[in-house]
Amino acid sequence: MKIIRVMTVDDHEIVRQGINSFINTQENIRIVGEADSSKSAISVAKTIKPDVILMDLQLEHHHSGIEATEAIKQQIPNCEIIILTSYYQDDYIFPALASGALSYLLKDVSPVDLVDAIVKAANKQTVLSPIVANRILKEHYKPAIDPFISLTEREQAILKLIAQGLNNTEISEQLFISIKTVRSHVSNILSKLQLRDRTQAAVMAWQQGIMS
Amino acid sequence: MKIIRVMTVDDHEIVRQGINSFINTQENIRIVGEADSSKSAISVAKTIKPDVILMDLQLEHHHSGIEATEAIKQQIPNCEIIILTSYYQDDYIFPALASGALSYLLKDVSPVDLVDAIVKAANKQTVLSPIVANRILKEHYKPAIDPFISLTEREQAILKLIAQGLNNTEISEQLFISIKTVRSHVSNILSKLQLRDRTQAAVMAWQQGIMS
DNA sequence: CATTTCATCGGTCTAGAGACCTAGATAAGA
DNA sequence: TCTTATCTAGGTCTCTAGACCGATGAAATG
Repeated sequence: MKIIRVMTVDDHEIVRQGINSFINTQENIRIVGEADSSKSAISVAKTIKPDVILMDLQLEHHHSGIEATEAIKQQIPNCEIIILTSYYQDDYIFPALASGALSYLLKDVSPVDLVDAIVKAANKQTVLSPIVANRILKEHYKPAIDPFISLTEREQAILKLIAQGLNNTEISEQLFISIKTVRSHVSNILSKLQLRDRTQAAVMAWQQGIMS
Repeated sequence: MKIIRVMTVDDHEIVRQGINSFINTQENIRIVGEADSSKSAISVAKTIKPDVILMDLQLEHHHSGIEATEAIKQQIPNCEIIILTSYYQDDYIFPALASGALSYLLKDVSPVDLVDAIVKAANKQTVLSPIVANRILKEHYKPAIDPFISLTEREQAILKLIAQGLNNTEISEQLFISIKTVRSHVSNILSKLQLRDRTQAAVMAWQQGIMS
């Protein structure tokens, strides 16, 4: 079994110590590097090229862990990064994952789960803390509610077609109704949602997650 | 500790047996119901109101597990549903989660992980098999590339404004250029991307994940 | 120096979009 | 039964969008 080379990034030494001391009891995982800042994380990573990095987001009093993640993933694509932090706000989760992190764990994970996540990371498999998974699902499956429900079924159907880029003629053909009827519905939709034109309607539909 | 009441839905009795036999060795989990079809799943669930349902997608030779999930979540919102299936194609994952399932596990999960998922489900926490989590992340963080790069910087900037719902006048004010210039850029964008109108451009931008 | 690309701006013309008003058919509900 | 909501459809009018034409200056590139 190949040994997984891990690096920890956290600005509190005590935290790194805690993680390291536990990880090192594992036979197949070894801590090969540490860093306490964004800058040092990037340079150390470039030197030792670890398989997996445990990265805190909060470094030096601002969340520069994201910048570090982005830089490292760009320069060492094979190195997988696990975010290990205490924050589970959307503001942290989504930028972190967008910056290239593979997994996102909260610091209340059990040591067993942490080891599990490291092993999975070495195999390019994502692990998310339950609360994080929840947030992501909610983000991608926002309930089709809010402004949307004020629309009738027909209007909702037409809005979806607008949000696919169809013009009035195509919508009328798709639904087997006259163009004039489509125009009436579109006008009502825009009026109800307080939007100016079909482009804004399409944008709203995508922003609200109504479209896939 | 409260006992978690679980129901299994699978059209193969042998599978249900396997799950049940293991689950029942757990002290805090009890199997309180079974079903082998979409219809029976809904009616049984309404009767016994389990805390958690383990739901296979493939029932009666088509994936009606999704319909069952949708119906059950609508009628018994407090009941959490874990998809437990062998399929990990996007066609299965996304409709299943959209239908209201809390978690999505592949049938290769270890018994330990399954129990863990059930306990977490009882606490409304999502658990995803690593491969499923990967798919979802990829889906939401599609690289913003392809057609976009063929556009000049200015055109990209204008496309983003279009995709925010701005009209030509607003774009011209935002960028301190004349409306005629905006029109030229818009025409070029539509021509390059082979689109008909600004609405289709906005749709493309959102579909490609260019917009946040 | 010549060429090309890009950003800027103008004019004209047509088709579509959207506002506003009216109105019939149907179905659900008080 | 009366009322209301919804879907359907038409008419008119105005304005925006977009196509197509040309043109200039700047900057990069050969």
